[in-house]
Amino acid sequence: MSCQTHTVQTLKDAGHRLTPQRLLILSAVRHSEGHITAGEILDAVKQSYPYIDTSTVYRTLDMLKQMRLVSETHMGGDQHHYEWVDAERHHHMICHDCDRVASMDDSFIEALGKQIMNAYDFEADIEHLAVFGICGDCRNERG
Amino acid sequence: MSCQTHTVQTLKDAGHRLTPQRLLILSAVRHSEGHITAGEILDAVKQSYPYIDTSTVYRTLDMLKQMRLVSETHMGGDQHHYEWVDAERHHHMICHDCDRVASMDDSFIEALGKQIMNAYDFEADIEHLAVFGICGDCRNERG
DNA sequence: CACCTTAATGCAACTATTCGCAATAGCGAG
DNA sequence: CTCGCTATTGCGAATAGTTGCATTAAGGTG
Repeated sequence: MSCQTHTVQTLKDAGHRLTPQRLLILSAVRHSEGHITAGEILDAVKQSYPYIDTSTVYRTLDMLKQMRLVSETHMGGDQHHYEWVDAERHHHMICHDCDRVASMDDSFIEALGKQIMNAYDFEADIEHLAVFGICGDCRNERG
Repeated sequence: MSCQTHTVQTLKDAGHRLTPQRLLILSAVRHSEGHITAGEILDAVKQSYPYIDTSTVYRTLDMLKQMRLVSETHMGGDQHHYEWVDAERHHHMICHDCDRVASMDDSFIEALGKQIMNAYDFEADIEHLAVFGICGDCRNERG
């Protein structure tokens, strides 16, 4: 059973219908290296199915977000980035100066979640966090 | 020297011009209890100066953000919230279920920043964080 | 396979926010 | 006080994303 089949089954189990549009969107997100924007998904799907509408892409992404199959992040630009959620949850550090993006292990955020739970009885659900700041290289350059 | 005077001086020192529009926007943000949206600022300013344009509000907010005088947060709705940055930095926890917003002390985030610095040599700059999740009340109701 | 329910689509209109540009107006210099 | 430089404004057009609604089609039932 391929990974795609597995996903399809997950959607069916949750009572969602399998439409060609959804399969194409799914495929676009799965085959992207790392992040992909809604616009890029739209373009990719249009290659095989030119009638696809923007709203369908956004609605499908909303559904996938709710099912925790993709995560959405605002990484500072003017559009959101979507990413397939795999076993290795991670977060991003984005440098204000050089715009480089680095990955951060989830353990830090997991720990934060536990602290928040202890202090406030609030079950934090941080799917994906984008932390802005200054990277070491840029800090050194500034002297 | 009032707080307003102080802010005005800060802007001048940074080489920004003092325009009536900016003073009105500044005042709107300062006099809001907690958060305010761009639309609310626009409405407030229009009371005294109806010609104010949306783009002026956004541009001024951008400037204030860069100067660290206001913070911008996306709290889940369809518009951003702006808040005057005062001595007491804090963050927010927003419940997915009941939409209630609670405040979180900055100490947790400050600690996270230090950990990130140690592990990645990245100086995180988390002005304001909105953490989504489930509050204790809603968790109990679910059983 | 034909039928039915209702989720999902495409479209068009709408909201929040951004951007280019010509006109305006702070504010420092003389 | 006037002049000039240029930051800032208002406008209009553009972009990302959302929403209402009539139409279509997935997929379960007989």
